[in-house]
Amino acid sequence: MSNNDNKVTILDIAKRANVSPSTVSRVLRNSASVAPGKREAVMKAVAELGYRPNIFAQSLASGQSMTIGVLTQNFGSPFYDGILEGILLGLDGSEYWPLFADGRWQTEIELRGLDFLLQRRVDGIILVGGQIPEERLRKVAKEIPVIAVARELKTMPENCIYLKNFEAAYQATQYLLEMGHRDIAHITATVPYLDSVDDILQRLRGYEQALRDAGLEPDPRLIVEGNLQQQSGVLAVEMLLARGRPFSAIFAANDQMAFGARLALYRRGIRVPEDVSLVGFDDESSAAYMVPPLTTVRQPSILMGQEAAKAMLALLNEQSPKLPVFEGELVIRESVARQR
Amino acid sequence: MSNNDNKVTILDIAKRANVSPSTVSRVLRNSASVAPGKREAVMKAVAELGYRPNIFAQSLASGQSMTIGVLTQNFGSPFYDGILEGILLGLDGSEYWPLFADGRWQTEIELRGLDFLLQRRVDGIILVGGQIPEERLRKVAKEIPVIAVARELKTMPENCIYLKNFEAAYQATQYLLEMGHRDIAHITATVPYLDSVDDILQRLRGYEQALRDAGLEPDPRLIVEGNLQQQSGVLAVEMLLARGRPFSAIFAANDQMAFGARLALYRRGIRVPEDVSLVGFDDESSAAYMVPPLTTVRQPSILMGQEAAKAMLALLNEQSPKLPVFEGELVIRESVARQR
DNA sequence: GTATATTCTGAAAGCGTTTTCAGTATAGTA
DNA sequence: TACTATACTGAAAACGCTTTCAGAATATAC
Repeated sequence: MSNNDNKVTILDIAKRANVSPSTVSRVLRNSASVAPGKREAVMKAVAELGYRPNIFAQSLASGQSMTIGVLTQNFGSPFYDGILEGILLGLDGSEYWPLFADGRWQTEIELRGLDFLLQRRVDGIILVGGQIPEERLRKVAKEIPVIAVARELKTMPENCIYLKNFEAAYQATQYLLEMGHRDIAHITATVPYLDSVDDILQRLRGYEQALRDAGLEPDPRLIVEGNLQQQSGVLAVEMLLARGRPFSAIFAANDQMAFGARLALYRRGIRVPEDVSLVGFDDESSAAYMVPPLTTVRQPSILMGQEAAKAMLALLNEQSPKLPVFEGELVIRESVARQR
Repeated sequence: MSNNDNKVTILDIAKRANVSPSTVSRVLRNSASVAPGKREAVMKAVAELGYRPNIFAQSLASGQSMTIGVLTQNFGSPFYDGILEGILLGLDGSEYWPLFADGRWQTEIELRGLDFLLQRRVDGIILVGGQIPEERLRKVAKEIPVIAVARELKTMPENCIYLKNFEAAYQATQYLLEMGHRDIAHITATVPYLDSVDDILQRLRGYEQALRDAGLEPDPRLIVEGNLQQQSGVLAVEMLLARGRPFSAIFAANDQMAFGARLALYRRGIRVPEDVSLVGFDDESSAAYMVPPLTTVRQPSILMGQEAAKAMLALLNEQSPKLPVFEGELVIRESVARQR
């Protein structure tokens, strides 16, 4: 059945089926009609010989790699991994396969990854987060389709799948306000080698706006900066406490920092939510298992990945898909209490 | 500098450098000595024209894809993602690149993934967990190097990188024993479509043996089964509580289930570690941020991935690497208390 | 019945490399 | 000086497919 020393080529099939190689190729790719009899003969020969097309020859001849490049930022970070999972899911069943590269939030490494993908002649690129200059991306987009997930490209908005970060953060803050909180701290972030990732910045803006709309002026002493990792969440709380400015709630720009904050609070004997309420962002899978379960903004990462894959497939198919914009959904669990 | 419509071929370089295509290839691959002058001329032309070799042509002609297949089980699960990250790291700097496939713990999907990788003519395969029959794997191994991480292959042990699960679980249980616990529950797991993953089974065995060596007979009422996900950890605790058999400690076969268990305990008002002690397995990155921080067995996932990649590279280089066997390291944090 | 489409088909020309083969210089040896 | 290694080099043959081209066979229209 399956012949492992795959030396079976299209020529063998042709010979066996008594047709020309061209005909074999035609039935295999379905690129032109072939007489039913010959078609069958080819199929039979293919099955009998356990033929597998050589993908390099195919790619070389056709100019397509049947591969789409995915440039991510952090293997192992829950939110991004969710997107990757979604991409994998969305590509499943198509002829395309993803090729991953990890940029580790370092522009230089990212650029290298991009080059690598290009060199491997991917047919399209899906960007997951990241900070490659848009100018560079536009160049790439001239050659092959580009889709960005979880990143908003100013100059090519129609190719982006993202969440309305501003609105979602606004909503989260508003919820805290409604629960009677007035002194709400915010843990934002800067990532190394860049001032600030845009979506994180949008969350900060949303937070500030909600405050203002409630007649409160954002207090710089209540805003502290992490790096999206858990540890920075604990540091952030330490910092906040050290500043001495009282607060009754914390809104963290992502769940991981919220977890860190939660631990720091625990260490200080500050109860959540009785003493301090906590809200995160992402709703990564462990948020529901924090103690107490974390109230957070859900980003549908898997879905976003799937949509990105679907859009890419459409683009590759010469269609122009309409990309969805996602709204964050506030998932209310148990980490927020009413402030008396 | 970089010419994006990459129509520059080796012929263009040849023409420009006034040499034959063969010579260009020789300097590019360093496969034979070339007169210094010509070598330079070639390099210059390459730089000027922004030449990038066409990888398909290369692969077709050389028979190598410079790609190594990685068959994983669960994108998005912390431990496995750590391994992937390690593989990526370990391959960095080499000419090889990973091609990922996700088996989702379903043999059928796994097999398809394997076929896919083979069809893409990967030069080697790294298995991450999984349950593909060894017989099939041996066939593959006859053609190309195969390395398994986090899985112990009975018939080809010299190709495996794994942790001594039995010993590690024994050690964890022993620690609980030393802390005065006598009634120690264990959350084990079965994964769908298979009786039991071997390493999880080894952990169960280690737990049982430690008990026996301490003169305690394992009590089936204290052993409960999950599926490695968090939710199953909460169910496990519910089950345990429902059975009415008292216990003062829980050893979970992985961290995720430990997190679930921790939440269930919280819900019931049972304190950790004052009322019940908790030990996990894996030391995934969030373990240190559980409340209280989780005592657990560390599996050096990133390192394991790196070692796998290094071993693969060695194999590809005709060497026969000696694979390390990892010992689990008990990381003592704050989820275990002495039992009076 | 002829004229015109339409459907099939094989030959052959790529696709862009690597690698073998057969030299031609050049250096080293006696 | 003649002779043999050695260092370089280019022509040309793969590698295994896709696709164009043009012709043959068949169907459709008048």
